[in-house]
Amino acid sequence: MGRWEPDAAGRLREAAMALYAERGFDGTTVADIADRAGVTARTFFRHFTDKREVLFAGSELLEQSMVKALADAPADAGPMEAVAVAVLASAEFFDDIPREYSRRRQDLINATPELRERELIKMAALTSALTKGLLERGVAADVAPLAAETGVAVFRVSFERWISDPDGEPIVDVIRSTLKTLKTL
Amino acid sequence: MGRWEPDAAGRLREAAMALYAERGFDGTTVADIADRAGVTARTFFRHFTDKREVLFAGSELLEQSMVKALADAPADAGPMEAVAVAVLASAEFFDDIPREYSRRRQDLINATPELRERELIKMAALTSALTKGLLERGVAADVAPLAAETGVAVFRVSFERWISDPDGEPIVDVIRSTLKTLKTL
DNA sequence: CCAAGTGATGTCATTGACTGACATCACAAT
DNA sequence: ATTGTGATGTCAGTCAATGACATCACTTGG
Repeated sequence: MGRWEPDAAGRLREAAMALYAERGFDGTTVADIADRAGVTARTFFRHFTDKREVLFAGSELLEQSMVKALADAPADAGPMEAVAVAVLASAEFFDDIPREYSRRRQDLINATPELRERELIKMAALTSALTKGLLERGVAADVAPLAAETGVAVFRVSFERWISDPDGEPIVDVIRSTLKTLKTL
Repeated sequence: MGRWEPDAAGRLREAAMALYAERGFDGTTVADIADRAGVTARTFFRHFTDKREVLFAGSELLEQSMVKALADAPADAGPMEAVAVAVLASAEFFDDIPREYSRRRQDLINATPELRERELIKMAALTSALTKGLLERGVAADVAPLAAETGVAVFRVSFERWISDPDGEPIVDVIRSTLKTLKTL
């Protein structure tokens, strides 16, 4: 066995979720989180840039997988088709994550302005990443931002619906359904 | 003359803008701002909840005026017509503010992630306020959020265009133009 | 098998945002 | 003249965040 228990970052994430849920975001100190994870506060900041980011770790991967799917979409697919591919690709990201965990995490975010700020900027980053990806596919400059914006909207709505019903369809199907609804508008 | 110079909040705002522009947001301490405004740091926090908010003071008024205009719009106006009225009402807000000031402020926000976060949540608040206003006008629950979202998009695009050209049209006209473009989509 | 890394962590000190409690004092109201 | 009241100052304290340096299990070249 190594000198330290492995996966300090994972332990910090779990500790943070638990404590934020118990005492609220403001009622929790970084030292509290670090203690529960069996490390020092200094180590917390080696794994996460700040107290908020611990709840958003992995969001880069989500973005990357969507951007990759966008790039890999058939060359003859239209902008919204390509975006649909990207959003659908996000689904596999949640395969490893219990829906209940996602729900509790989202409840926390919705209840905490500081965390909502962080989430909004993540979504903005996702939007501009998708926009960039669309432009690289040759999509017109006035269409790309709109399509990206729409894609992120589909993602958010689907995610919200997915976590709202513990026994509902898997997220892929929710996304498919949302995309279908979109077409009828 | 009173015991203190009047309008401490105003002086703090100006000092903050100047220092953020000179040294950047991170390179400026609240004590710096307070010093330049001739007060103590404690007083800064009596006027603004945090170091970011000093650049967003007045945003409540902007939101209020838009919500009010929305409520006062003709009863027979459709959702998007009412939203258009609200967005146009935002224009008078900028009559008192030099365009150049708005531009420098926006440059600062765009260059500072922490300030971008704050701006995003302000926009989100505006969107939900407009949504609420639309619902109170009897707009259908599935239409209201979309119309509100669109209205805020029009506002943002117009504002961006307005500050990008120092000698361009007044903001009312930019908004009108943006709304016209929107109809052609 | 040993010596020189290397990486993840701990320790310590410091800055700066933010808050609560309490004091002060020009001015207004009575 | 007395008594608020409101805006500010003062002071002490908590906590997020960062830099500098130490430690030590484990790896790697010789």
